[in-house]
Amino acid sequence: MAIRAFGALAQDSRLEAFRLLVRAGEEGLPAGEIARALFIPHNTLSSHLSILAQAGLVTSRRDGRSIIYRIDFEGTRTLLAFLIEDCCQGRPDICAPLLACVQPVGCGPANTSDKGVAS
Amino acid sequence: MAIRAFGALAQDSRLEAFRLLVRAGEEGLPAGEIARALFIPHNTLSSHLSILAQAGLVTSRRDGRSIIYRIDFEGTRTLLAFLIEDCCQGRPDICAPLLACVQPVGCGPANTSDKGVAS
DNA sequence: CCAATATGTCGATAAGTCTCGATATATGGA
DNA sequence: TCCATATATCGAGACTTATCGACATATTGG
Repeated sequence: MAIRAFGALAQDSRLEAFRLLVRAGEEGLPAGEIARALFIPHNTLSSHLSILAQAGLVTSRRDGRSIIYRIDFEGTRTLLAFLIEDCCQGRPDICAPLLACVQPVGCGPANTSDKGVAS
Repeated sequence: MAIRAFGALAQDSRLEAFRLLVRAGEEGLPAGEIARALFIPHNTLSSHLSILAQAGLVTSRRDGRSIIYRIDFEGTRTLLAFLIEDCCQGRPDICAPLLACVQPVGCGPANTSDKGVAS
């Protein structure tokens, strides 16, 4: 559900963990490494990660003693699609500028000229 | 800030109000009408709307006795851009399918064939 | 099997959010 | 000015979330 996903991202540590995992890509990262990177006690992070997982934004698999967390691109894409469909509902003209801004560069750090955007 | 926006959308009544305002478009809707549509007491809705406003997702203007709320497309687009840039960071291949899914139809309810997606 | 490592679960406290009645403010009309 | 309408703000109770210590579970190597 979208609400759960929004709620999962509406918290500093979780948003940071999510971004870290996005950058980590397909390989993912072990929980401990994320905890160290974000200076969060392992048990606190553990509950944050399970919230992200329940929201369908990350997945986990065990690898030896570690548990590797990885972005769930499918779920993330679902959330984006929900936002985009909601946002564009019936009015392509409005959403177009956004897509135009992202598309040309091929989804990368994009056209940084007109961005005061991310922070 | 993105966290505030995610938090604003992470609540049932607020997400519904937001979607309603998206559909209402440029004209917007008076607070009272939203309250009636969602069966929410006006004071409860009022605080929800101010949370959406603080998150930069809606704006308000007075019109006679009513206060008209309207989607802040700029802010909404900013949120989307944040998600897309985070999601695609360095890997266009991954985000492309999403955009492909939305673009062809021109941002509408899209290509419903391959979606078991939103829920 | 035991110890070490890596995570997860439980439980309590602190902090924050949701909801709604009561009250306050702003506008328009008589 | 007085009343009705439309919203906003305040404040309290109920509920939810965040954090972290203590303990539990799973894996590897000796």
